[in-house]
Amino acid sequence: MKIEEILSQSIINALKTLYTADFDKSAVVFQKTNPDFEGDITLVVFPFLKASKKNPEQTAADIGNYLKSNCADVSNFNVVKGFLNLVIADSYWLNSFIAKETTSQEQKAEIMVEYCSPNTNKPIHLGHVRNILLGWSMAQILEANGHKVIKANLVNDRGIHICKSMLAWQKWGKGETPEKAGIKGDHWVGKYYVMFEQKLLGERSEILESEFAHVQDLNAAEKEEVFNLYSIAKNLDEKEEIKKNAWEKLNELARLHADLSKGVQEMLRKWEAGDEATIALWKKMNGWVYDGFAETFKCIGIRFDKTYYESQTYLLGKKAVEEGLAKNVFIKRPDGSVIIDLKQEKLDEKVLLRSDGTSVYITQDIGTAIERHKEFPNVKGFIYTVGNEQDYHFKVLFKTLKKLGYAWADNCYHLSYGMVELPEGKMKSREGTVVDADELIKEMIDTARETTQALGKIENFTSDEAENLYRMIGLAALKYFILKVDPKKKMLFNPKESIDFNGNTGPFIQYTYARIKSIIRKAETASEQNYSAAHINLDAKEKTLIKLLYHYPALLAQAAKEYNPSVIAAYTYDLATAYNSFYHDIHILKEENRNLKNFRIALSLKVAEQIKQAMQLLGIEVPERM
RNA sequence: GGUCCCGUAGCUCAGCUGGAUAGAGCAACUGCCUUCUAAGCAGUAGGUCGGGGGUUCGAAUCUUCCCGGGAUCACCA
Repeated sequence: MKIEEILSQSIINALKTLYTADFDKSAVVFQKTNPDFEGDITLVVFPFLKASKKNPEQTAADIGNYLKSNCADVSNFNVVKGFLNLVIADSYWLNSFIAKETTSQEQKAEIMVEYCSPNTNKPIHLGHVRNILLGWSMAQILEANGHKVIKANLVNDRGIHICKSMLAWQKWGKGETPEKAGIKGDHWVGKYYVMFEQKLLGERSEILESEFAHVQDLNAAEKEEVFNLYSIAKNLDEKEEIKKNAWEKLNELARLHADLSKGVQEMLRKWEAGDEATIALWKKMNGWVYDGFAETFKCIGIRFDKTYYESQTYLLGKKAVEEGLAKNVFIKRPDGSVIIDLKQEKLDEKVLLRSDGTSVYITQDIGTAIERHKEFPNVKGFIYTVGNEQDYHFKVLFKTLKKLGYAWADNCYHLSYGMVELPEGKMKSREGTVVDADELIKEMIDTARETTQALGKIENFTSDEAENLYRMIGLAALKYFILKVDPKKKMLFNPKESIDFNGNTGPFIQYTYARIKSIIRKAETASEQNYSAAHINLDAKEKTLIKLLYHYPALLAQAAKEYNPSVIAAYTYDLATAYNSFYHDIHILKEENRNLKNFRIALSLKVAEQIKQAMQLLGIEVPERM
């Protein structure tokens, strides 16, 4: 039984016996004992003063004395102000360490975790990396808590963005392929996307400079507007702000009337009409991108059970909107558009269907959620790993689903995470400040290689083993760095300084694991597995480790409940730190008492297993040697 | 302007269902490798927890206002 349960029952009895007062279990709350004092768990007695009618010190002493004589697991206590610090008997901790984990976990609800969700016009970047790591880790954490998890990816494979790459390749690609160019497919398609934007920028400048002289398709009203805007924009007496505004409008007009813009719109129209050549080109380009993505995913060490494509889902949801109309959940406006009114919920009105009957983004999301639920009837919850700039969108989505009568809407969760910022500010693709995932990972691995070689600890590794180690370490550094931060907070990533291999880092934890495994290898004989707990007096550092192991299930549950992998990261760091301190101060293999030696080996092994398991929840591998 | 999130050491972050003197890592400074891997351990220094009020025996934590930063408020995705 958990020590908290044992104690709270005893304390309720104590309060009854001592003060004839009845307290509910919920009134008895424990906290960690301040490390400056002796004790394993602490009771705050302030809530009981009214019942005891004594001062805090006396009340705490009363309860402490009662527990010491009536509760076998309490071996001692001390009182500091209103805090009753309880010392729990070594026998309890040893038993908790030896006892087999109760793996009789009931099967919990099935959950779908959607994460990654890339566009097919550019490679994976640092922002996606945070998303991917969070989504993957949450899936692992939920599985460890007894849920069945379906990992899903929703690829945005259609729309104006991919048409830009397609058009650019058609115009300037000269039949080049990723193979011929020797470039990874996703980077290669991204190259054409950037090319398109640059050419468009050039065309816009040309139009602006020539004052729309070569633009053929302006009607009379537009011509007049352009003329008027130029007279404002070039009027020296006009206010700066108004001039700026005029330039912006001209810019927008120039963009709309650029041949490239019209070309890309035409291509999108053809795609939607199912034009064969366009579809073939689209498939070819996306195929290259998927090859590139697959390589990146494999390198990061993640995968999906199910991949959805927006080209197959973007028309979904219209039926649900009609159903909503029939149920009077939605409102049809005179112009034909359909909205939902969420003013009661402190949200606003939201358009669900345009006046021309076409769908908007949220229509699709409503449709896919319902489709997925039909496809996986056992799935009771959906987790959407999406950046916090879409907080509002998901509030509206979940409310809408709820209003449509879907009970599972309550189990939908937006795993919202903050942006990854660079020292110079936000990443902007237009300014070329985006940190590319493939490059970043390569740099991490290179740094791991340099550091490891400088330390010179792997002389007997084969080159394959060494490369695998560099990969493990580099990825651990990156993954841990990102996952140790609370998801909802924005985080700063400094490519030059952020990645360290010392202190609170992935490699530090890996190192702790490797050191333990080194000891285990040296101790590897059958006789060194057995010990008798009866004759062991725990050292403080041993007790710290056992207590940390004891607390793991609670933290695992907390990480799932809060959708927060950083809880696991912090725990793993605490465990590694505690082990290193133990390792430094206490002999293991050199201990002459056989019983004690074997116990310490067993304890070390258990810590190693725990580290490995916790790191696995973060998607981080641990090496046997490093 | 409305809504939401954030503001803790020089830097990056913990701590937030109220609880003891606010913790780590990095950077700086000190020690510790003839001893189980020094990617380690131990220590020094560094804080008006953005600011003011309120609730409370007790506030970094709850509440309110103010200041500062960000996101969002499309018949875009």
